[in-house]
Amino acid sequence: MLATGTTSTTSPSPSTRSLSSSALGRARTGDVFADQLDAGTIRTFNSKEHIYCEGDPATHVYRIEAGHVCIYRMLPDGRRQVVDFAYPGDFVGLGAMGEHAAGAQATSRTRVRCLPVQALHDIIRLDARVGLKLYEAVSHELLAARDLLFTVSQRTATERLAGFLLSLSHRNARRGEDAREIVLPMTRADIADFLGLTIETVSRTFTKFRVEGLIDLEQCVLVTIKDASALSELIDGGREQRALGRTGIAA
Amino acid sequence: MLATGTTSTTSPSPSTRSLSSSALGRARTGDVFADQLDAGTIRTFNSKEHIYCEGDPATHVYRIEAGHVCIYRMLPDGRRQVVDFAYPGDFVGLGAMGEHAAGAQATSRTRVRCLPVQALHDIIRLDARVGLKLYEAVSHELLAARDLLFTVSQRTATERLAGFLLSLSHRNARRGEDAREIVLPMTRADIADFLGLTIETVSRTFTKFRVEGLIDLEQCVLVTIKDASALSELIDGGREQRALGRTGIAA
DNA sequence: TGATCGTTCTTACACTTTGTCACAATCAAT
DNA sequence: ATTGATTGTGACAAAGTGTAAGAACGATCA
Repeated sequence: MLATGTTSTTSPSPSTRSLSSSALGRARTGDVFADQLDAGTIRTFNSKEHIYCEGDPATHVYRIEAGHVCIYRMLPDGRRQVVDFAYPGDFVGLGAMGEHAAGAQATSRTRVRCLPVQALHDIIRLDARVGLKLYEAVSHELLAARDLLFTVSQRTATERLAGFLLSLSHRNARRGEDAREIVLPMTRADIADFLGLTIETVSRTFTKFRVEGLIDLEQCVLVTIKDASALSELIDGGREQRALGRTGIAA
Repeated sequence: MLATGTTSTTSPSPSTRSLSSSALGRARTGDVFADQLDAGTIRTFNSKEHIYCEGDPATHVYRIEAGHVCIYRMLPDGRRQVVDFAYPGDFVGLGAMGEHAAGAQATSRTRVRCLPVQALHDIIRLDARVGLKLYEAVSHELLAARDLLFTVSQRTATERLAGFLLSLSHRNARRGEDAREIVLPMTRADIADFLGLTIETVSRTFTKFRVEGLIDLEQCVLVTIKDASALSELIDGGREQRALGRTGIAA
């Protein structure tokens, strides 16, 4: 196998892993960059300000020190696809070759550390392992992107939102925070464009979960998970074993 | 910027680029592996046979010598997401860390060359540039995965199929073949699971294109593009400038 | 060569999910 | 308090789905 250190991230399950981590240029790279990071300059962005836009030359890689960032792409007619939400500690801007294929916008007041890509280049020249790490980091993002693809393409609105909430819950747990109390640092529109739904459907589904006693909702922004197992059963357990044709493999 | 050689692949346009290339572990890596490739063994698969399955240990990287391969993931209930179609010259199996997160199935009789991952490892140790190349290759796949995500998540059935056909047309052109005559080496089910549709919708949309004079269809497998510009206008030109709210950025 | 079987593809119809539109409610900031 | 943005909810429309039936195609075998 290719991995050296960052191997299989003991993801909860194929289904809940779906929405956990990802991002166009965003990854946990371990401590490879740790030494270099102090060299970078710090910049601060207000909510809705852009760290970079789609099409901008990819001059830097950024590590989020505080706040939250939304990575997205747009069509000229207004359709938008949020590709990832990045949290403190995450890198954004990785994987961009030449120019950014997606924009990065702060969803709350955000502080980032900027590392020139040229510096990355130099490090790789000196240490081949960094190139491998980089490869692994982007591979990880690729995995996450395909998870999201699967979710958006194959799952229902209910399944998508349940998976989204659980992935945020797992993220909390991973960071040593409360897995039941989820603060949503993004708007309904961001969630909708991430999951490939409309804000109305997101809103309705939130309400449905609340009515069914699966979650509590306070001020749109604070979600309390009351029945995690019911939520996770919603993800893939809802539908039973479909006709097994198509590929010819067992099931 | 990070890229060294494989920089921006002069993709036709953001919209048509959407479905062009991608794949979980599939990439054009230039000639980096060229020298090593002769070392690998050759294996042949019949249509529907698996090169590897989801969950298999990722022991090798494969280069397709002849035939076609479909990269996909499945849910236990039968839902399937085709992540990419790989053609001769493409690599499959890249980016898998530890075990394959997707399966690879031949859609026609296929000959592949197998390269042990360990060998890759060794090469990287010797030459840091290979690590960088690998990074770029996977970055490229990440880009493609996000293109597909966008397509599946935001576009209509008509747009998806039009984009799919055009991307195959461009692939032909890139390979010096006829851009108008497209042979589909995959089934309707494969296309459906790739685009996030049902086979019925794929079929209906093909018919619609035929009735509207955009394509000719012969034996389900041979598509002749009669009006490429009309097809490309279908992709993003269909809907006009939506309300520009949401992100607060200009357009 | 022709008949049969199985697979894949096409088409039609009823149905369901989600999107669209309109408006009320809430919240934050001026 | 007023404005503007965000969120929630309902009625309606539309796109796409699922089912089912039939047609086309290819493979096998006589």
